Amino acid sequence: MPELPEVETIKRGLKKFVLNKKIVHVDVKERKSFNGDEQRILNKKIVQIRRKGKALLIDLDDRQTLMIHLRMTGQIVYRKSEHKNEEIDLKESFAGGHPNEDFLNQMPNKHTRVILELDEGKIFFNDQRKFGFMKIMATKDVEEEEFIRELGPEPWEMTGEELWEKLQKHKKMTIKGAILDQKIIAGAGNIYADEALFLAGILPMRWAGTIQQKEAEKIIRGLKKVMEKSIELGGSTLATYVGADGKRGNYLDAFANVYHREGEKCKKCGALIKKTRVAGRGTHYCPVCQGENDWRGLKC
DNA sequence: CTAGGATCCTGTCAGC
DNA sequence: TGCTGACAGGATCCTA
Repeated sequence: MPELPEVETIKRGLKKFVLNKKIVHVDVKERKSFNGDEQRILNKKIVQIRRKGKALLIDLDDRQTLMIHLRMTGQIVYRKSEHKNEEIDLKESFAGGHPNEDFLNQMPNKHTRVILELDEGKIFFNDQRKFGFMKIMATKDVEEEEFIRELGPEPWEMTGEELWEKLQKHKKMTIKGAILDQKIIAGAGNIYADEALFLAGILPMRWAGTIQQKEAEKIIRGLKKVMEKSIELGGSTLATYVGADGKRGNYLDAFANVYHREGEKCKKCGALIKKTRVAGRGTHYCPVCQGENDWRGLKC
């Protein structure tokens, strides 16, 4: 589930804890989750942590890089020491990615796929559905890696005109499907696609070919705005996991206008938020703000 | 080439 | 309570 802001938040969080730490032991509990020979990263030092789209890149000395993609349910948990069912100290631990109780639970657990033991603390790669992975490669080969090589620009690196031009090559795709396509534009997933389209006032099921240049510009602006806000708020991390009201995993409520709000009132116009299926994904929108009536009946 | 659906996997939740 | 099917913050593979 993690999208660009969550991966960015993990990057920042991990940097605080593990930069210049050495990997002293690797425990691969699920082969599927680790691509490569783990011996190659043994006794290597973490010298840099980067992000490209939703991919996290941990650079080691010896010119090797550990790439991590969290896909749907991946999460990263760092613990400086074993904790004992007491209040978790944010100075001693960090967690980000797929938000669930595992942020607080004992590590490792049944979702733990890989453990990187450092000379100080441990990194746990947890992934309920096993879609995510870690992968070792030479740092110089990162740009050649297939997912990275095909990755489109992030919203900050792209103008509305550039997006519009790309959409002309995928006119029969829904605009939501196009935003979700990492080759067209990098970083958005199901939540931020819905939220950006709401901010842009554009119906998710419209064909990409019907999007005007000005609308493409609005989509870029919407993506930047919602992602920046999420990063500012701390993404889905341990620090934001327990809300002020004590409820869990509700940091989304701080910025979500439509996502997971079906049947609730639009914050702008009061109409009821609708949910449907677009590009094979649950899709939320405001029928009024996003102009459902303007497009109803048209093939859009 | 494009675009859509099935698929990888585990868990949860609504509805019967 | 127990079962069943739908669905899930992703991306690739297969098909037409």
